[in-house]
Amino acid sequence: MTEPRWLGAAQQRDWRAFVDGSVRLTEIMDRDLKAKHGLSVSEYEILVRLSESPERRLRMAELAEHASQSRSRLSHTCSRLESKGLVRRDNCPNDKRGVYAFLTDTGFEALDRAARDHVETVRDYFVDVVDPVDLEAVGRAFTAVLKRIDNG
Amino acid sequence: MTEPRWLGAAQQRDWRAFVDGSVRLTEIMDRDLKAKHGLSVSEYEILVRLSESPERRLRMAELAEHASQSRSRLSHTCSRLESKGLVRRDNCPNDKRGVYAFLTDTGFEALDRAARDHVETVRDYFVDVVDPVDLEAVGRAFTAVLKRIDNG
DNA sequence: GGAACGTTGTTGAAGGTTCAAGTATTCCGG
DNA sequence: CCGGAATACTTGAACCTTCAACAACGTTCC
Repeated sequence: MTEPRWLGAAQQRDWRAFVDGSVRLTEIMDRDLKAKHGLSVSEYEILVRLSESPERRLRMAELAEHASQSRSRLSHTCSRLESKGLVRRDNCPNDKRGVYAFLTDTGFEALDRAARDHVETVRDYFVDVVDPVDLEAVGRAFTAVLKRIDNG
Repeated sequence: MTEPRWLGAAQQRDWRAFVDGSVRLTEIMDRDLKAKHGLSVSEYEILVRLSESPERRLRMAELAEHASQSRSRLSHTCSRLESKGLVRRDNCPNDKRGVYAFLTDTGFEALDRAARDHVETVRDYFVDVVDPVDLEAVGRAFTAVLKRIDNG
C-alpha cells in the first residue's frame, strides 16, 4: 500500500476548525430552534425550501434533494410535520406515483416566527463574528465542494 | 416585535452554501468510513482524539469535550467501541468518579487504516477542490466561530 | 399490449442520539 | 468533619435516522 498524502499542518488545522466549528454551530442552531419553536434544523430546512417554492409546494423527491435528506427520512419527518399541521401532502395529478408536500398557513406562520429568531442566531454566532472577506471565501469554498459532489 | 436584521443576498448565499455543503460533505465522509471501515465519523473522531492524547487515553469528560459530543452520547458510543475491542475503559485512580477511556492496540491499528482512506476523501472532496487562499479563510472563519462559542 | 425495468414514495425494524433521571464521589462552607 | 452543592459518568426510554424491502406507477421497446 502506498503512503497516503497526509495533510499539511495548516491544511489540517483549517480542516479541523471546520469540522469542530460546524458541529458546534449546528448544535447551537438546533438547540435554539428546538427550544424556541420546537423545530429541528432539518425540519426548519424543509419549511424554508417549501416556502421558497412556487405555490409553496414541491414534489417529495425534489424537496428531499433541496433539503439534502434521504427520501425515507423526508417521509418520516413530513409525517411529523403533518401531524403538527405545518405541512400537508396531496397526490400529484400528472404523476400518480407522485406526492406534493406543501406548506399550510400555520406552517408559514410558524416558519416566519422561527426565521426571525434563527437569523439572529446565524448573525450572532456566524455572520457577525467572521470577517466579511472570509465569509465570501467560505461561500466560494463550499460552492466548490457542492460542485465537486454534484458532478461525481 | 422589532423587524429582524435579515441577511443580505450575498451573506445568505454564503451561509447556505456552507449549510448545504457541510451536510453533504459530512454525509460522504460518513458513508465512506462506514463502508470501508465500519466506523461513523463520530466514532472516528473519538479514536483520533484518543490517539493524540498522552498515553492514548483521556477522561470521558475531556474526550466528550474534544470530540464535541454530549457525555451521554459518548458513553453509549464508547460501549459500542469497547465491544468492538477498539477502546477500553478503566477507573481513574485519583478521582473515583472518573473513568479513563483508552485506545487499544487494535483500535490504533483500525484508526491507522481508516485515516489513510479518510485523508484521501478529505482531499478529494474538500482540500483539493478549494482554493488554498479560501481554505485558510475557512480555517480563520471557523476558528472565530469556535472562539465565539467558547466564551459565551 | 405487455414484459422488463426504472422511478416515486412509504413502511417497519434496527441502530444511534437526546433527554431526564439516578448513583457515586468530590468539594466546600460552616 | 458534616451536610449540601457540584461534578463524573451511566442508564433507559423516547425520539430520530438509516436501511432494506415493498407497492404503485411510468417508460421503453418489441
